[in-house]
Amino acid sequence: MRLSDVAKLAGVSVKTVSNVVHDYEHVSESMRTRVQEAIDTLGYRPNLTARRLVTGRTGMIALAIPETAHHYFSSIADAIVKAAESRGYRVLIEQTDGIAERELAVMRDREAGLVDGVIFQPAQVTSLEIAEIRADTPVVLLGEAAMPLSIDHVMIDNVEAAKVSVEHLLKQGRKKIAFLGAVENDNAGATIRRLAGYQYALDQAGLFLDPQLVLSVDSFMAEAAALAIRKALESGLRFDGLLCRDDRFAVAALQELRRSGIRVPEDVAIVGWDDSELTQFSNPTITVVAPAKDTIAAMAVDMLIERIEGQTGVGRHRLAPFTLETRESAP
Amino acid sequence: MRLSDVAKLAGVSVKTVSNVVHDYEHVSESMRTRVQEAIDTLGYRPNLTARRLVTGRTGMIALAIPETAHHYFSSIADAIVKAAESRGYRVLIEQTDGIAERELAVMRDREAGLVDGVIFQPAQVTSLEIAEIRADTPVVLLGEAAMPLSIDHVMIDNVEAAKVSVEHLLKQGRKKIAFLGAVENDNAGATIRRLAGYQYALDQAGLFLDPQLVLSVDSFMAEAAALAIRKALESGLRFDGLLCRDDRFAVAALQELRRSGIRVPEDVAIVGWDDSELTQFSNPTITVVAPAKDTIAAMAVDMLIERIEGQTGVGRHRLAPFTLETRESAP
DNA sequence: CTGAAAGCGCTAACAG
DNA sequence: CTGTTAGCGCTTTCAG
Repeated sequence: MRLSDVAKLAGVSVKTVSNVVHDYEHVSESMRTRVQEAIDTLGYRPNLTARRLVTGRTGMIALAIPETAHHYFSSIADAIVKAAESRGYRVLIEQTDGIAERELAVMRDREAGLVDGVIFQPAQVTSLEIAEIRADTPVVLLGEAAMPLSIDHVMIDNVEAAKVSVEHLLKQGRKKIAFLGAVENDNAGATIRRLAGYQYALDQAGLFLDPQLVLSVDSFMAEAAALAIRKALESGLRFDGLLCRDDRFAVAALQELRRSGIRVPEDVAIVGWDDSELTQFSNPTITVVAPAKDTIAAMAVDMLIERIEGQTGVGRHRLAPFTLETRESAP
Repeated sequence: MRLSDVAKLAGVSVKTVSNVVHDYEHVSESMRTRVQEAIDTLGYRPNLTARRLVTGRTGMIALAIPETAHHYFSSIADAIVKAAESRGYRVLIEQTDGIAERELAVMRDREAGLVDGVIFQPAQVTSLEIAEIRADTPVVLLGEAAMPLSIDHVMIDNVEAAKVSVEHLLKQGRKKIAFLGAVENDNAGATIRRLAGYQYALDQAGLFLDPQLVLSVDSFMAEAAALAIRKALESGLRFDGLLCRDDRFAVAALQELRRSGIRVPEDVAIVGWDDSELTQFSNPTITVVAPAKDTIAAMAVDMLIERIEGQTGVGRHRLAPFTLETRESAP
């Protein structure tokens, strides 16, 4: 059942039917109702594929995230889907699993005409590689990748957020503040920025950074963070404040500390990062850096659509706001 | 840069290029390399939209879930994306927000040729409505909707799972076991089945079901569950076991009980449902009914693909396994 | 084993 | 205000 079938039934040309379908204004009222009736009786729906082939636009954008089941990313996805929807776009969510090859594959979807543009939270791929492959694909980067000047980018001020977090801990009288989550193989650069803010706040308070207090974690899994905490405790390391690179690390740390009989927040105050659901339902609840997800989503979608619509020029670099959500773990 | 451009550069016809692109076997080796070179130098990528228009297949399936940011659904999405991928399909994730109209809209995507079929976890739409609209759209239902015989369906045995959960609590000597989550406006039917299993286990143990112990919740939000617990406690209701319809309800209940100075599991043992991340990082960790998500995903994708490939006949009704994951809240 | 040609269903000039 | 028509880029008979 095609446009021409409707046209035949209504006794008009395809162009007229098309006009009605597209709410083109210069169509007589009687014509419109007649065509609409034919559409309804036939139950006609325009074929999007055919429309795409001729217009060259799909009305879809791809969102590439490392992990769908991570609450921060699924919240971001939710926000982006809503933002895109309100602007007439749909979102194809792609999970990269943090694998470089799959991250690059997302760009090819654009080349294959599957989507008009890509919003991309890289974990592995360096921005240099993105810049190379990008060619003319509209792309907006999310997160803290070392940004090449050529690509649009949305992030929160990680240095500042880490600084604010550490200052919050210092204000409570914490003296030995550790950083959990110098993730190995993290190309995205978040760790470095957060560490920088951590160090900066310590410096300002006249404290020196003890490298032992910077705990490495060898993956983004909770188990890895728990292991790091356990090893630190076993080695005799003690601290009274803990800034975590990630909420998952925070809940894992909380659990591990508790197993060792260390009380939170009495003995150790914890600050997490992302404001995922986990931190609202943990016991105690966890103070977190909370990126303004809706703002991030809106900025990313807006910039992407501008690029899709032909905007050229150097990459724009936008900062979205964040807040420190104070909860029980560091009141 | 089209197929014909490659053909021109290689000095062959489009058909030959197409053969190479599709790894058609009857192509001479020399021809193949010659064409491949042309493809490489031009950086040619087949246009998926055009391919779709002619083949009529998109290679995509839609997954409609109520809420992307709910850990259970995002885990299911993850599993389905992986299952689909291994079978050569991609997944368009759609969030319905549990709104009936949007649930039905997903079906129209198929009609518009956006996807070849739909995997659908209904929250509002009754299966009757689905059966009506379905027409010839390949659909597989997830979850506990009252299933119309005409549509394929995957679920776990909710009655049995609830029964096993209650039996587990009874084995621990719990006598007054409450059920949290008789959700109002839940068309999906999960509540009814879980309640049935709850009642069945009580009956078998010679206990009678106290209607007061069945706590209503007026939405799927955690706050609603917390409110229900608070009201129950304020009214003087006491219980020593709690089966929750949903993990979110379980963590909310845990938090609320703790606020009232009630200890878990000493005073009240809790069992959650879904095995979402929340229950692994709560304090105490929560015993849950854990549906086998990978199996559910594999079954759903397999059945859907069979339908897409033309399988007809009455709806098939498959049960996926589940386990009771014993954690601290009900050891 | 390779080439020519006819569409897939829709859009958008361009006429009328 | 409405109709005709030429593609969008690819697949796929059907010949050769």
